[in-house]
Amino acid sequence: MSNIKPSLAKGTRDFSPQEMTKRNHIFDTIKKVFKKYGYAEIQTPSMENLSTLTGKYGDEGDKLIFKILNSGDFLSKVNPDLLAVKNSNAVTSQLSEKALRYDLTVPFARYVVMHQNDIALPFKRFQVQPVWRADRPQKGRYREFYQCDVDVVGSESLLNEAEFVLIYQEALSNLGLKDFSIKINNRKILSGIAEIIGKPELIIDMTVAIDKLDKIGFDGVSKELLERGFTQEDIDRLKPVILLEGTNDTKLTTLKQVLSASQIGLNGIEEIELVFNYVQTLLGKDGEQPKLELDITLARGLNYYTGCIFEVKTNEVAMGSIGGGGRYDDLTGMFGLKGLTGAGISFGADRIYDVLEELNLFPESTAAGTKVLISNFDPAAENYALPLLYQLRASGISAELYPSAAKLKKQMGYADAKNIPFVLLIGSEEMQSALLTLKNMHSGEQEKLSIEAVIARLREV
RNA sequence: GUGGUUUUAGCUCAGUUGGUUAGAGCGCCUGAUUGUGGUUCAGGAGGUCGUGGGUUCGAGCCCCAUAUUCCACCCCA
Repeated sequence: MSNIKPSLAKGTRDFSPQEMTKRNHIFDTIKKVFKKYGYAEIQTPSMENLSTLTGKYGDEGDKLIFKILNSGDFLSKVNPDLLAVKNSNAVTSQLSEKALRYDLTVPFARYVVMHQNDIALPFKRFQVQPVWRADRPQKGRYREFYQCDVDVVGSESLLNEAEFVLIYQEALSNLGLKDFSIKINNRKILSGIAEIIGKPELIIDMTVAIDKLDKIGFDGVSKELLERGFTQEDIDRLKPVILLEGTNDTKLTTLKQVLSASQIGLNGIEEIELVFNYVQTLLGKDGEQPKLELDITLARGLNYYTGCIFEVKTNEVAMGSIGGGGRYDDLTGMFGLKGLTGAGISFGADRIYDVLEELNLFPESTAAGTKVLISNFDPAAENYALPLLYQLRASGISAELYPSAAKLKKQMGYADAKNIPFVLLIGSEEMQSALLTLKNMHSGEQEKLSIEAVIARLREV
């Protein structure tokens, strides 16, 4: 066995016990909200057939899919002519049949199509699993990270969108976040804008450019729009829309005027208004008001959104979006099941972790480890302790016996390092009297108790 | 895919113009204390300086390549 220096694959991380406690706190909090809104959990395999994933995320996305090399003599299946000209793209499909999942939405679409006869529509599912992207790692960006998705298929109602707003609000504030914005936009409004300036075919270029407004400013956006085929005249017409300010109501009023000639644009405005109304009615007067902002520059990369688009950003820490989603008509069309609409949102658990860590928002006592350690003096004491260990555990007390007769100093040190609050000392004296020494590691106090009294005492705390 | 940056003890990091034996803090181990941790004191172990080449009498330091960290762009959670 050669001695290889251990290292992690780029962009991946280990999660130690303390980190897992915190991560599970996030997952549990989010899942609890999902369940409360009537969503049921599913899981799909880590790997999908490559053909299931390719072509769903655009050219950029396809490059970021982790492909799995075929097993066995994989080169024998490859067309030698393609190999000779070193055309990587052309040989990929012959070298790789499987790939790691890139997101949870496309596998879900596949799932819906394959199980269409078993599921009742509308189908509400949530899914919390890792996804993999062959991106360059940087702040808040990993190659393996968890998404927490909720999606509903088969329901056109905008009530779903409104509930997503409430889910974001509830889950994130349960996690301790105080100042975050839920941004909402509608693809139809963007289409309407592109239609008004007479360049509907450039909608993607338009949205990609104006999406960067808060990053590069209006001048930067103008420059990019010019590069992407818009004229100065177009930009002048776009300017009031891009720089739209004020409350949601003012923005909507302005947009209605600007888009009065675009049926699709007005349609999008109407959808946004319906969502706002649903949210207000759902919350009533007592509900915690979400910071819901209509943001016309919100585009999001994925090409398949067709209606409302969501993105969540925290205002307390510099971090990319911690969640996003939207509606996609014809979610399952790519797998041959037409006319099924879907809508969903996602939480970026790893980014949320980084945010909570930076803001120190993880609860203090999330660690629920061993409550009592039984010391181990010698084989006789160990033998005496074993039934007691069973008794403690049978009473629901998390307990462990130090597995060897090491020096007591070492055993106490172990309890200390592991933050175990009590140590039960059992030596010859204790065995004779059947009164055990229970030491409180925090106060340092010790008392002699029967096993029954020990159990009663430990149950109290 | 593009540009920059990082890598030295288990961890966080010093390391002068290229010059003898590479340091500190924390952690770890041993003892003071054979049945008592977290505090204190005394002592100790631990480094192919990311890896592979090169320049030089001599490289942790200079050059090339490569991996890796972090950051920005593209894109995205």
